[in-house]
Amino acid sequence: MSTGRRLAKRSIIGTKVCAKGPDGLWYSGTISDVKTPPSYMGPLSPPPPPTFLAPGEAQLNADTRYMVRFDFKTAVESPVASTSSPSSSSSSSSISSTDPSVIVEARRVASVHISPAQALRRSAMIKEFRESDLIGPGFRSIMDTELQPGQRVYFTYNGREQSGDVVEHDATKDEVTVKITTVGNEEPIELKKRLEEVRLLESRRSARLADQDRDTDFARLADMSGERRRTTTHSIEVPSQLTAQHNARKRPASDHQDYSSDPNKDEETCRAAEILSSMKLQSPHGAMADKCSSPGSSSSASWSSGSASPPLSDDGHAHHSPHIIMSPHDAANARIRTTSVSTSDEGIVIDFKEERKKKSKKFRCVYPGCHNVEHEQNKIVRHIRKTHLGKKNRRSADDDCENEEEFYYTDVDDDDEQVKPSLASEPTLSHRDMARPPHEDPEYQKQIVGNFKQGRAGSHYNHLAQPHGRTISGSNIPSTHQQQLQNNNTSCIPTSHLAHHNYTWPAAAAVGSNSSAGTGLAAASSSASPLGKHARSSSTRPSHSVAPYPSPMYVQQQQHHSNSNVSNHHNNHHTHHHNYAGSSGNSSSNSSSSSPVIHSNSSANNMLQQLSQQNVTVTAHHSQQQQQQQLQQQHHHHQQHHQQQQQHLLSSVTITPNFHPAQQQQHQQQQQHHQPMRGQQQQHQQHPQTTAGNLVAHNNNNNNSNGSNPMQQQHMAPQAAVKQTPHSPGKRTRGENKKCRKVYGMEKRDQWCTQCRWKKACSRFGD
DNA sequence: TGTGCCGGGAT
DNA sequence: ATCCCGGCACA
Repeated sequence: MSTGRRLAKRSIIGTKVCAKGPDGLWYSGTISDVKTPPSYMGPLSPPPPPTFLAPGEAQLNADTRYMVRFDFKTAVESPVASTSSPSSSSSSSSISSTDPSVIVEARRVASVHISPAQALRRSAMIKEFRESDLIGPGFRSIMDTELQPGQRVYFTYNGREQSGDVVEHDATKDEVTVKITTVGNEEPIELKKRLEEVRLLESRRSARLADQDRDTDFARLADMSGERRRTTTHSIEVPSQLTAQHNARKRPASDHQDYSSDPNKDEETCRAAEILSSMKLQSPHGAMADKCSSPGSSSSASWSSGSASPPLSDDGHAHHSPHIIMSPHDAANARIRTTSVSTSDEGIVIDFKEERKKKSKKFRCVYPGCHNVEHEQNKIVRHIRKTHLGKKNRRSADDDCENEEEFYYTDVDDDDEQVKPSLASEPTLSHRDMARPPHEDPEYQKQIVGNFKQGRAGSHYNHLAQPHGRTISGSNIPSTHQQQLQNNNTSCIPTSHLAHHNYTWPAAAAVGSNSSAGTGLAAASSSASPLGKHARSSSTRPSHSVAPYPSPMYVQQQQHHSNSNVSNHHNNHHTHHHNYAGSSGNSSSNSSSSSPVIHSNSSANNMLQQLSQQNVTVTAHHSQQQQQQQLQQQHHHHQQHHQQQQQHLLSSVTITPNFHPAQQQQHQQQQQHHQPMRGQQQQHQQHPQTTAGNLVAHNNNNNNSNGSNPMQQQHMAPQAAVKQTPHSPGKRTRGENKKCRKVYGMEKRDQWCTQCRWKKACSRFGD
């Protein structure tokens, strides 16, 4: 799934994909419809043509909108069903009444308190996305994203599919720390998985694995899930069941897309709530919906029909209100309760997430020009009403239904605000840093390494190495931002923070950071920091990109040359790269892949430096844009997608030394097209130029396919050339790039990318 | 000879 | 779809 190579596309409708919710997390859904560009608009039916991405069709693709129906609401769980459950409801309801958080949980488990109307609303959640906003076959791959804490992911653990909650995603190494709960353990376990090993969608399990599972305890437990699930759903009191349920992750191969049978439904429902609420924020329609969505109102039912924006109503409550309503204490209790009730990972996910949110959530006013940040929703609402809307409270701020107001503020996890920004400012997080900018994306780097290996790298290296990333000077980053970046990179190296980060969990770190820098950052963030949604876009994945990532060699050089004070960090960081790059001897350090989260070190400074030297600039860039995006999101729902894409592009583009805004757009477009296409390179090999162009676009780091930067082009060219061998057109020529085998060696075969393991084209170190 | 990975088979 | 591997092309 995560392999860089994309498979050919067929009719996309019905395709299971992941789309990002406003909270920055990805949620599974199914493409229910495809809308071609405005001009074509109309055929909601099944018009897959646009679906096919051909290089030339880029535009089409870019404009194509995909209606994604999120899974979490499935008909199965429809109101009726959920509501009807009598038995469990009692228990859960009691809890929920007191505790907002619990409510969520309860709902998830047994959608008890939900009024029919609410349920109905939830039953269908369809939103429009751009191709680039989707992850799934034919779209982006997980490798292109940076997962945020709280993101639910799936992976194979002990031979079976396991769901977990992302604790941290180290983009540098493409390593994801996942928190899971296993049957036997009350306490969640944290695992490190490589990005390519995790999935956003539950995957169909191979028969083989399935068999294996059978041998496992989990398997047995899981087996019960199917039938019991329903029961479980309603009975919160029975932990064991729940446990089984969530462990039940492993599912029969066939049901993978079957919502009704999806064991995760509950969880998804829960998430849905989140999404719904957030969606509301994003879409104007949401507001409308909102109005009619007072809890329990039946009017809302109508939206289930498929309007793009679901009302959040109760869901919204569930998510938002907790923050506001719940006292910390309550929250804690609730959490505990919930958790105890369900040991399932899902529970964890939710709890974890909620916890995180509660602790670190902020509400930022996105009203143009206003960056006010409040820690409480009601405050922000008030602020908006008074300051921007100039109206008097119709409802109490506490009311979760703040119609319009909601559009003017956005809730931001501190993680988002701080962590990301912290990238620059607090590289300290060391490798665990989740906020890593796209550029830092290992994949990127890998690619770069591959492409730049030898010689050219050197030149690039120089650019990159330049402190301050002047590289990007041309970019549209506002000077202020740039400055900020610089500052961050160079000066912001709060050692103290380092201390935290090094040893703390992301969540913890986030929290801690909140207190420490969070607020400030948040405020500042408005200007530059909040990567907001992050760079998931980061770059294109491995396969094609030729990002200017310094090769291991260079990295080393960097280390030696450029960092005087920061060396430690630097080293660490680089080391990681090395790992990926496979060149350095330190690779061992990268043990990271398997090692426990704690890496100490020193490294904040190094990190900073590194960032600054390498792509920091980019980062800044990114963040800014992202931020903008965020702001705009609220108001321009549709544009959002676009922007996002652009941002992605931008982010990557930024790296280019001679980057010109104008070019940027071009590239962006290209990228849009290409991204989806990734993996199709081979097909295009026949057209060298095209290929090159594509590559460039992808790599976009170097964007100017045209020339602005000959050097870059040259760099790119080799790649393209490599690919197409006169002799074996169909077959890719062996690239010089490092492959998993080389990098990790046979001993560490388990660290290879799946493709390599299967003797397929390496997805990690794309050619 | 080692490597990358295509093509295809088994599950 | 996932996983595996024979075997080819290439270095």
